Amino acid sequence: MTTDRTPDRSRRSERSRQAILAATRELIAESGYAKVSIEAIAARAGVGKQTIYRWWPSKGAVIFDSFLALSESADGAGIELPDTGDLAADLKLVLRATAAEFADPEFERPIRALNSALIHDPELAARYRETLAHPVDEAKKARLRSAQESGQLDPTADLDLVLEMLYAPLFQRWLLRTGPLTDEYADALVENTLRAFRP
Amino acid sequence: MTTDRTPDRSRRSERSRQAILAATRELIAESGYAKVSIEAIAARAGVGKQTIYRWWPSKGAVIFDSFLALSESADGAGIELPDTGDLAADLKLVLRATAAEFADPEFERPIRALNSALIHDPELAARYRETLAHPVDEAKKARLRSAQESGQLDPTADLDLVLEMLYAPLFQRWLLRTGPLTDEYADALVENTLRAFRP
Amino acid sequence: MTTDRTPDRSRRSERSRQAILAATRELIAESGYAKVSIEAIAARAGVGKQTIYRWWPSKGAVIFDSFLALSESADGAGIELPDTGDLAADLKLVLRATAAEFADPEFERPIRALNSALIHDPELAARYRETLAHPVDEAKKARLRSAQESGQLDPTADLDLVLEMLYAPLFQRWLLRTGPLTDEYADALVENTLRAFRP
Amino acid sequence: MTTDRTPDRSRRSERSRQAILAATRELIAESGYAKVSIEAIAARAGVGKQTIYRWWPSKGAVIFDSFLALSESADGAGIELPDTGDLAADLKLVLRATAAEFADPEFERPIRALNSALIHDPELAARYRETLAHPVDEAKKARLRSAQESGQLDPTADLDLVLEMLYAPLFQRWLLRTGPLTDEYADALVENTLRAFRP
DNA sequence: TTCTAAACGAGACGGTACGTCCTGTCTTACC
DNA sequence: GGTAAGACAGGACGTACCGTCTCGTTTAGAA
Repeated sequence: MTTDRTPDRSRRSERSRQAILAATRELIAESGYAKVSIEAIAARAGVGKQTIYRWWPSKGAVIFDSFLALSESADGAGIELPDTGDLAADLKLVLRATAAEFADPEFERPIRALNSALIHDPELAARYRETLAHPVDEAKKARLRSAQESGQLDPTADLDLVLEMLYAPLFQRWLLRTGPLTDEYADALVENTLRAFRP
Repeated sequence: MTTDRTPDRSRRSERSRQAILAATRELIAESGYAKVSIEAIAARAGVGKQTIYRWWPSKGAVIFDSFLALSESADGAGIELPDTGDLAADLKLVLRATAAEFADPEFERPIRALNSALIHDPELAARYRETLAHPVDEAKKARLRSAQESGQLDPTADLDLVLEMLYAPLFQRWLLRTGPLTDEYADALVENTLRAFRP
Repeated sequence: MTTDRTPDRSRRSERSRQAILAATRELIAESGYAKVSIEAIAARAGVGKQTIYRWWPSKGAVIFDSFLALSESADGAGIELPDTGDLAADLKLVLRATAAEFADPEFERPIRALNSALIHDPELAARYRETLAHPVDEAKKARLRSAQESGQLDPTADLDLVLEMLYAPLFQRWLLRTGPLTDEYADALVENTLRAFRP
Repeated sequence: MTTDRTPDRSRRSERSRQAILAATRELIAESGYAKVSIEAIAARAGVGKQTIYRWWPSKGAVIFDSFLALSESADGAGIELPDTGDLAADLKLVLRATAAEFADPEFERPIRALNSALIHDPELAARYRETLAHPVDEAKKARLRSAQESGQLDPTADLDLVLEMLYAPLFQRWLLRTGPLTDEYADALVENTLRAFRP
């Protein structure tokens, strides 16, 4: 019945695409995930609703892409963690920064919106892992490997597990608001995790 | 006209309350958080919508209470973790059980629904911490304290942090589907966390 | 099922009855027929809803009674039309007064509310005829009979018809707003009706 | 957000419009004005509620239009009263027909519904006067003018007043159910009105 | 350069659900 | 047993969005 035509990507209006992603970001910043509607995005972007439905399968996908677009500009393989030779110090720096970002009320709504989209949509979660999480995790793991080589970290350690023990407590605290995200907390996570994976 | 009236709790119909919570649980089991509507709950429970709006401020609150009601029956101060004397073994048992529960597709939808409600509503999150999480966490901390006394755990360790390093990675893996929740994974979490907090 | 019990009139609270009728009159004056609800009447009167449902079969009946209560005070058989001996002059006086009353914006809403109730409820219409209309009509017919005796009106005239030809055009103009209710209009109605029923 | 938007008439679905008006007519015939709900109209017409709210300002307006649609088909400037040369006979014919129509229980509910809408809504009443009443009244006045020319009616008579004295008593009797609408009654109205306006 | 097919903005459509209001019944506690 | 209060099941209200479906109007690639 529905001709199931796949839209011609070459004809896609970049102008509209950018307007939609920008409008989505603005709306999320103003009102959070739940109150963002396709209708509102279309109106704000000065775009027909069909243009959204044509290119995105769900509201979550639009939201996800509105984040992707942000990091695209900043991307490249250029993510790299500091490597002063002191693993603990370097990780504390990074974890403190992450904690600070989570605690920043301006990032609160967008990050919560992104996570909302991920929780309910396995497909988006997969894209998130591959596109956003993986590059960052690889950068982190590169730093950890460097630490393994310099004898600061157990060379047999499962680096994914190391990352999870470092970051998941932070993430959980933020998501469920079970405690403050202080520098001390970040430091404690680094210290205890490294103690677990001492050579 | 008579705005802001606080309903008279003594007149509340226990029959309707139970019907609403049961209907909510059923609907979540069938279709997940997003598709559960107040309308559907009221219809399934054979209840007027106003009866829901009278006693709950939001859909999330109904969902939360539908979980509370479940654990109320099973509760009492009776939560207690196994204590064989071997902390690692005991924790592995518990974490494996937790992992299995998360992996069980039947629990998937309800737990995801609960977490959805918590993420967006700080007030519910607070109630969750106090009413559902706290008693369980206390039981876990009791086991950890026992381990501190028997010299299996650093007596100066921050027990909240210990719990977070044990459980948060599991929680994050489940939420973002970043990896399988196997027995081996549970064991690895226990082993590495205990290594971090050795006396 | 419903015991269909007829309430014991002797126990009826006159205080509540008056409060209900007064509240009804006030609400009609403020917002017109459509927006008056049993709920609002009960709240304004400081009365339980059941007290209204116990004593009145419908909203229309309450409205009707709220008018009855007004005319009860002014009643008695004391209604009498002026009789100066000049039928035309006397009728013009009365019709001009009626027209003025209809044109008075303060009476607009109550009278419209009353007529609304009557149009939809034959039983109320019957009570209206007997209780409110009949006494007034009798007074008018008494004046007409006096005119028949004095040779100013056809002694065989159907007095109900005379009254209808006098008043119905006024009523219809008011109800459908088909024209202004002026003194000249009242006079014209009297003159033409009397011409039709000359001896 | 985009409040007060005026819908684009050119895009209006004639199909839906007809379905709505038909459903309205059916529901009125079944249950009368008071019990007709927008919800029921939409359901019966197989139409979204918004489609009704988009094009009509009130339930009364829908009801009114459902009548308009009926007479649109039958109209044209083609309304004309019989003119046999005998005014009294012609008017009796017409008034008897009107009385019969009012008395017909099948017309009872629709006409009452229409009048209900008119009584409460001055704007609808204005549309009624212009669109439904005026053409018919003009036809009646044409017949009266013909009678004036042939010397059967006072050439100075106010024809609007003549019509009111002819029809308003009938209308009032029907509305308030104050008496039977017989042929004799129709004849009496004609005879007495004509007596009032003899040349 | 013209043609043509797709994307576009706009927005009407059939629907679902919202949260509020009111109906008429029922229950509780007071008088 | 009448009453004030108000919870209850039910259902309509008018609004917000959903996702689909035309409309004309650009617009960009092929002819």
